Amino acid sequence: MKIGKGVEWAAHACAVLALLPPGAALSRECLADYLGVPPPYLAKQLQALSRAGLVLTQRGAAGGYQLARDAETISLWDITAALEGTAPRFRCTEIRRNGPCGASSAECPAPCDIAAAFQQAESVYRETLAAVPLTQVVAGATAVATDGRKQRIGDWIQQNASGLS
Amino acid sequence: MKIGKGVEWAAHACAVLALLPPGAALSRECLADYLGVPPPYLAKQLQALSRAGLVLTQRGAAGGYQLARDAETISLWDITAALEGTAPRFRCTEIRRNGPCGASSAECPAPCDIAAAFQQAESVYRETLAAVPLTQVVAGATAVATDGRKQRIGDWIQQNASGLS
DNA sequence: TTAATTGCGGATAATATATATCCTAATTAA
DNA sequence: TTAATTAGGATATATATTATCCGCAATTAA
Repeated sequence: MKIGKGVEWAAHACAVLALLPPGAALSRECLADYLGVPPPYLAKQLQALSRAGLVLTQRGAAGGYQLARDAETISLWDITAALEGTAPRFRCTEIRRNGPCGASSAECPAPCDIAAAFQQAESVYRETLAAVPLTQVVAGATAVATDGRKQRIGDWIQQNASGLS
Repeated sequence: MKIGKGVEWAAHACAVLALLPPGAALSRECLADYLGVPPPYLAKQLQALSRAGLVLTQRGAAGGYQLARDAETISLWDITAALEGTAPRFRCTEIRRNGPCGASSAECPAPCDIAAAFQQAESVYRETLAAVPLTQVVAGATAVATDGRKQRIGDWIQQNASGLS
């Protein structure tokens, strides 16, 4: 019933990657350090993002992760779907077919109203998250950051990112 | 990440209770039989509905369950909340405060955009379910039932419900 | 070529949650 | 009282989540 915390981690990780200059990359060690989370488990989330095509990976020395496409085109739903999958969270087991007064196949041409309502609810949930691009997350975080912290973040990126020109 | 199947069971159980004449009740054995689910586990869901004030229980001989209020005023969200609770499914652990570039308290007067987006998504999810009263579920199920099945359901209720006049 | 770095995938384990059942106590109609 | 019936706790099992480690493949620099 709960959402894995990997979703939160991955969202913040993507927000950091969105700060990188084009072509630059961050290793998982650096990302884990920046976010303050255990590296091995974060690696799992990053692999999922990679499989979903949201980030590009570069192996070997000076390798790391970078966004696969423009931050404007990556939504929180993309990240959630990559980590949690797209299977419906409500599972209809067709209870109406059970028991002494169960419905026949002919009486069940469409999902019952209960299943339909949950499908609809999940649909609006999905659309709400899909309407939030990474750029919005980055802009919101930047808006509340002090000038000093912005400076520190820029310095940290200069020091830890690879592929900088 | 998934929703317990108890929600589906409870929703269908409430839909059955909504068919009862005023004052009539059904035992959990009868309900479990009607729905085709294991009685002991269904009992847990019914207890949760009772604690939430959605159903009334009558112990002792000829006891059972009945809706606590008009079916028009019980929504699928009421039932979901009774079974799964109202705690947010997305848990914000304030990752922005972590690491070498973590935000200070002063920079975090409000939830970050990630947490806010998930809160908003859960809100629209909740509202979608809250907009579906039991009466709509019952009407939808009745609409697809054949006349013969409606007859069988009425007969079954006559035979199994207690407190009939 | 060799060595160092780094992500990938599989295996593993600890913990938490969901699923399912049973038993005893409390309650109530007959 | 007696039989029926729910409440609540204890318990067992299955599944999911959280977390870590290790060997392999890929890449780069010396």
